[in-house]
Amino acid sequence: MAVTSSHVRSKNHKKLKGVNPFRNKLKNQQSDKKKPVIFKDFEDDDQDEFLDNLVQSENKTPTYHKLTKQELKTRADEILEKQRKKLPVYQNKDEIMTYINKNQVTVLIGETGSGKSTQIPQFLINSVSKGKKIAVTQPRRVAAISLAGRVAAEYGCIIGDEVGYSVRFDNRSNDKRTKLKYLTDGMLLRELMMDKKLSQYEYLIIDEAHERTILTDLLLGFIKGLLQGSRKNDLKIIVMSATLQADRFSKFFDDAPILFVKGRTYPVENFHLSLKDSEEQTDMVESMIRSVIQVNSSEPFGGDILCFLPGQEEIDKAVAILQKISPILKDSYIKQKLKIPEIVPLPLYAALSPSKQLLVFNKLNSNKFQRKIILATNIAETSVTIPGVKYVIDSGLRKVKIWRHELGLSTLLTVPVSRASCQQRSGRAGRESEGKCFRLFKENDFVNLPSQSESEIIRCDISNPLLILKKVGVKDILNWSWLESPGKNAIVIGLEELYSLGALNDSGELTEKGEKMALLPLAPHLSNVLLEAMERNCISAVLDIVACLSVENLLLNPNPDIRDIVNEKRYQSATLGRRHGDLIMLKEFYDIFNGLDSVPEKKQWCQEMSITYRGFQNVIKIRRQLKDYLKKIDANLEKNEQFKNKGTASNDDEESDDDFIDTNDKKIDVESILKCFLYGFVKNTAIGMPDRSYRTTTTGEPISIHPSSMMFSKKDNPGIMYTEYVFTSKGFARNVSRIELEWLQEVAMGVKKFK
DNA sequence: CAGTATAGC
Repeated sequence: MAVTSSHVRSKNHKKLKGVNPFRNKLKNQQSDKKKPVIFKDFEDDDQDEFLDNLVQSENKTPTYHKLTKQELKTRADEILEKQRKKLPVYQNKDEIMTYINKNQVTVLIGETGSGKSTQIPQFLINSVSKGKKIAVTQPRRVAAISLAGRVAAEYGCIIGDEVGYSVRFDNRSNDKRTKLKYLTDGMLLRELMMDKKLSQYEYLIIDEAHERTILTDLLLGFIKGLLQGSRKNDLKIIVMSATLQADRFSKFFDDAPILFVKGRTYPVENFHLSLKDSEEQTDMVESMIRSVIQVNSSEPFGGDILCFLPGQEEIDKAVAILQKISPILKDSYIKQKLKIPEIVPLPLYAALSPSKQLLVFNKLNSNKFQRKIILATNIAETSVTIPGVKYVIDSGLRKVKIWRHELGLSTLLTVPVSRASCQQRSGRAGRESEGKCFRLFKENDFVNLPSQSESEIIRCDISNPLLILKKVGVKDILNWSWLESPGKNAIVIGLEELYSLGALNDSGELTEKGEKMALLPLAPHLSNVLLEAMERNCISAVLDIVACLSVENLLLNPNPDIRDIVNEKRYQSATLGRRHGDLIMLKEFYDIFNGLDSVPEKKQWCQEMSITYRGFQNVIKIRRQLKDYLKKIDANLEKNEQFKNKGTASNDDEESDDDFIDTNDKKIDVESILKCFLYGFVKNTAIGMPDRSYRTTTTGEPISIHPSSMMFSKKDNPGIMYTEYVFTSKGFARNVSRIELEWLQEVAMGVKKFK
């Protein structure tokens, strides 16, 4: 029986060699094989849309917009017969539905390929009351969008009709007609801030709950409250999770039943280092390269190799070496008359330019005797699915950023992954046919790994989550229904932080300012900066910079061979930035980008500066959204000095940003801007010492300016302010600006001080 | 004079 209720099967680790206890084989899958996608022009950033469609390609969305109602229906019937009915979840529909109908909360373990995310919501769609909806949450935007597309096709409607989605910047749902809405968990949380009862929903399906993102954890905590209170009788919950976390969810919801549905993937054989291998420490990159060569030469042609390494540095190093030895190997194979494919190494990590990321999806020329070697971070573990992978080599390592509450800094550590991660990684080899996973550690080490990774909530800065709790009206945060509490210490420090930013009053209640901060889609510090800027006549420039800060990897790390040229170009372009620091540099770059007339010019400039064009498009989207929020927050905004003479802007024009330009748009008021930032980052300051080093104002610890900063070579700053403090080989200030000591005094007087 | 996983509003 595919469905097992009320318990999670225990796993026998002794079986691991040669047998994968987590997968079951299913035949006749050839029809589901993905078609190869070939890209002709990899330099075009506009192809990012294609990338979005490719990630999570299991749910690839065809477009049915032009089809008539009848055609939609016909198509849906066809999918039902040919595909849906074969899914394990569909085959166990009645049994699953019995459990869901009987229980307020059901935990469902659905393995990859079981069809849980697409089918379960459809089983429920016809039993939803008039005017009510089903919400299905996802941790990632692309997943929400592609699932909605797939399900709309299966249901036989246009996206945004009965089936829709809602993610940041993109809402395709209809308040009245949409019955089934896929959304990011962050989006549902935002809806929760507006309507504490989530009254429009009758079913909440929390998908990928085992990933334990902060936002999913918060949602589950709020849901528990709802089930015990106002929504006791008219709300049902389905938590979808991987095996290892299912027990936790079941216990959290008063021993809710656990259903287990098998997946449809191929078996993967796991190999570990032999026990006889020497204990001596070898270089990870070196052993990865050895393994790649070995696997490539010993395994039959056909099927690519996916390698997991902890970070960009290791990946770049490995790619460089593999590229160097690839032609040498090829020659030697030919000379020895060995039939071994040539290796084509490809890097994959988030900070890689979008065009280079796309290369991993490119199908190699079938006439050439080659094998792709993809060297990836854990971006390939959940976010990106690469077709054609048959072999996985796992270093067993990853990088984790850990927030130190008491120090207000984050540390970046390379740590062993969890058993859950190992299984997820090896599963990547069995998506299209049976595969093999080679682990660069011993079986004994595997057994001793933690069963799952530390959840986000206990290793991240929780000031924003705490602000959300306050906004939703949680009084006793320490004893709130935490799925996992971040701990008293973290909570107290986080609340102190909110208090010092003026979000909470002396009694710990949310202030008017705190209300506004909770509404802004930013970290509380940055919200505070924006609110301060509203009163200082420099909101436009500060908004530009804050929007830039909200985009990850806007400025790429240029490759070593062009690094000096790019750095010099950046330095030359930021005439104010090289004196005042990185924040002002961002403002200058923003202005330059916007000042260029045509898209080709903008792209050209981005290329030269090693900036992502797409990143800047996001900056502009975010800026527009922040501006809209600010308008909502401050009803008097239109009367504000900066908006006089402009009146109400006509909203039909996409470029209606004009109403937000301050009077001094040509001249950058450096002092005002940096003082605004000080209001959010007073604690992130350091004072210049006579020996030209810096010491933090809070603890007196030595701190160095990170080499990636414009301020790195500038030694005459009386003080510095930074938006990030990280500890790697030593304490580094990242994103650094020069400040005068008088500013520090002035702002510190204006900021409520704790202690 | 160093070198940063991933995701979300």
